[in-house]
Amino acid sequence: MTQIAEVIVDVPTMQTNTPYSYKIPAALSDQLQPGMRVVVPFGNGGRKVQGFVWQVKPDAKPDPEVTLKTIDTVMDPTPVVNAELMQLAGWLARTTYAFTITCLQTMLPNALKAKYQKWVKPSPELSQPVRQQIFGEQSELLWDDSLKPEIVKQLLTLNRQHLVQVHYAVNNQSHVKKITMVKPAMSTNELVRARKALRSTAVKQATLIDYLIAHREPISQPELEHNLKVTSTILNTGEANGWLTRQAKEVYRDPFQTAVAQTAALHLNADQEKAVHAICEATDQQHPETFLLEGVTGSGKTEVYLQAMANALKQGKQALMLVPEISLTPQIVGRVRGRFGKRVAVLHSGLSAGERFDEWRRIQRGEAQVVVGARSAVFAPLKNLGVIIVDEEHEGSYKQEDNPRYHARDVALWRSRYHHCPVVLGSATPSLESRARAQKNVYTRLVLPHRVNQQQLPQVTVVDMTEELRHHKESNFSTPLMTAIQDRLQRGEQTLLMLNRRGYSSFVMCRDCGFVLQCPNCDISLTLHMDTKTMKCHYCGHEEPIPHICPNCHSRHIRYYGTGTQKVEQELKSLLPAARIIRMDVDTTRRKGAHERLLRRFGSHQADILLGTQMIAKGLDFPDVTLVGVLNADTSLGLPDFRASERTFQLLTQVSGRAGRAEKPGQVFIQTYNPDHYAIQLAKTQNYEQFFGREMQLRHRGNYPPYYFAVKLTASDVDEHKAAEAMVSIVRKLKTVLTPKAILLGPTPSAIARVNKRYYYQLVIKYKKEPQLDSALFEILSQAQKVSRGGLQIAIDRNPMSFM
DNA sequence: GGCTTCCCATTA
DNA sequence: AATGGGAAGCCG
Repeated sequence: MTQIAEVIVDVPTMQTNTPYSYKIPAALSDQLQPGMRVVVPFGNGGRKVQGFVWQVKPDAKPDPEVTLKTIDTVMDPTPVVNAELMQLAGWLARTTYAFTITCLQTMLPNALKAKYQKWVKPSPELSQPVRQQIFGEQSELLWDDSLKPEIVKQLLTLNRQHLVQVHYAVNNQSHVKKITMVKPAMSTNELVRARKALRSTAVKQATLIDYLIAHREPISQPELEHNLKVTSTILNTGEANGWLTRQAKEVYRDPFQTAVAQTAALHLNADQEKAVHAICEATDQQHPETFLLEGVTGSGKTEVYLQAMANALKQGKQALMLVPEISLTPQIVGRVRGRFGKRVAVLHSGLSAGERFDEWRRIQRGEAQVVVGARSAVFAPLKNLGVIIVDEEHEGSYKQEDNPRYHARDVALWRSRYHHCPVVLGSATPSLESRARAQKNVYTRLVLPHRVNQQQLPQVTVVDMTEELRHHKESNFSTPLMTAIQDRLQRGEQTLLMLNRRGYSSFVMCRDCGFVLQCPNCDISLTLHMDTKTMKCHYCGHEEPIPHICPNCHSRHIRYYGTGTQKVEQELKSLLPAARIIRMDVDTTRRKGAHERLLRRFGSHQADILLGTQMIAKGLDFPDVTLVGVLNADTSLGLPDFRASERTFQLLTQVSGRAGRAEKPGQVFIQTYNPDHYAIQLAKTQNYEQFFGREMQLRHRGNYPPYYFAVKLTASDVDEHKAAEAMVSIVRKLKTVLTPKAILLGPTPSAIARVNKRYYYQLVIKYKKEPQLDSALFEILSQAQKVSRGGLQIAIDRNPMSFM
């Protein structure tokens, strides 16, 4: 009886976005399971691709019309995607308009992605001179991009004449790290005898035998060599003489450099107690309830998470905790490890591919019960979840910006339904979407209104920069802020300065003609980078020297505008020469571990001022920081996006919470050109409730989320006309299926109309209920592939984070 | 006619 | 994504 496997192949196109049937070779018939990776032949040539077994049909009636190909090899002894994640991949593909294969690959560590190679071999009929010319002494040749075009041309011809053969290799990238373990292979008596037989000059051999006599347990080879100060030659001799045996042992690459001291559960206040109780109840009752945990900064949300997770573990279940990438600091990970020790696995972008793969395997094998990680950790292969935590649930980084455009919060909710376990969405400033659902009792609202230890909220001052400008010439620092910084320096306390960098950076402009240096590939100004002394494009990476003469009018009056962290640092240094400053931005934190190093330096009081971008706003807890300054509150406010106010309010509230966490009271200065804006005024008093009410009104009036759903469609092409044309025909098609209630914004050129020499046009559809929209969007996607593949790309983003 | 080049459907 | 087949284009 033939068995058939349905396979999702690693060819990310609309046309191949369906399972393909293959015969299962008899040798594999019993072991092949859904979720295993396989190598299958695909297409006319002998091309081999990786695929995922989607389904195994034990009793399929073979269709005489089609002759099925046979699976080549299996890459895994056990499935790498379990039943839950297979189902989740299907759901993801449907809801994000992504290919199933893309979804599967997103859920797995990169180490499991296939690497393809193409090889050519000479046939026996190939003439000797040609063979010599192409292959030299090699028996085969790797056919990749490094091959010269004329050789490629020659090989294509030879291939047609069957004078060379092409074959394909699908390589598994996943590499399991192994170390060599050494252990004695003889009894103590035998070793003693061997020791006596040695010549007196064989000092090293003697130390080795002495060690083996004294220690029966295995030891790693490098450790042994180091301890005994012997080289591997001596161990080779030892093995040859039968004193010892060596064995490879699988080890995990450990991403934790330091051990963490064990901590015990803290005492809870009444509000925390209530929250923990509610969550534990849901875990114990297997109730997939969603909690919105609203707690001001410093109200002890993390302790609530930890105790809810501890309860899940006590029930024999597992816990998953998501944290935004930017706040996934050693501080946070340390707190979780302090409570759960070796049961914790972490998944974030700071890990090497190998470390990530190993942490993933520990989770998959059930060796880790607690997972802490950023967005993609939501796919951690935990089999029996008891609770899922989404910390700082309002954070935009939970939404992936490319395919599959999923929101980790939505995936968390899906998994909660699958595992019948609660989800805790935690935030001081919840997203309007979540807060609105809590209002409608879709989510259960839990509130922590008090800071632990009766800490006072910091005193916040809004500084009107238009007023400041009138008094003295252009500076990044107002008089009140500068006075406050000097005061801290005198008292030996620390200051946090945040530069709001969203949509804002330093550029070069000619004072005579107003010329601004632009990227030749993208419609965006180039940013000045003092460290490399170049102008860089943040979108495509284009780089060129800083101009000294205006390319437009040849004036010499070309100079820097705007404010980058480097420029602020320079000004700060000239104003306060004695201050010790640490600057934290993309440039100073690019190297692995640099982020932690800078924070540790600041934490141990080796600096007075920490100057940085958004990344300093999250989750930092330094007791000596009593002053927080926001240099430019409004740059995020000015963006043409419906979430601009929400983002600004969240950011200001967040960063204000960094001041005065210990017994010393904190002070915050917010510098702005819009002192009366509600987002700034309400952040000043940390009044989330009022902000929510006000912003909801505006969203209601403007028909924005959460009152309306939204889908953003983007068409891009190297040819501007083609992109625009595609958009027009898409709109025409959509209008035939949409109800009159749907609202279309656009099509318009995107905020940055050109990136990497491609032109972007976008369309936003706002709607409440459109039964035909989904199928229409899928049709648009498949049509875009059929009609013109000449560069036209269509992207669909459901529930986009912004309309820009 | 014999060759290359480009387009395009097909992939189980 | 990558392949081979087929149509179209080019030369003597």
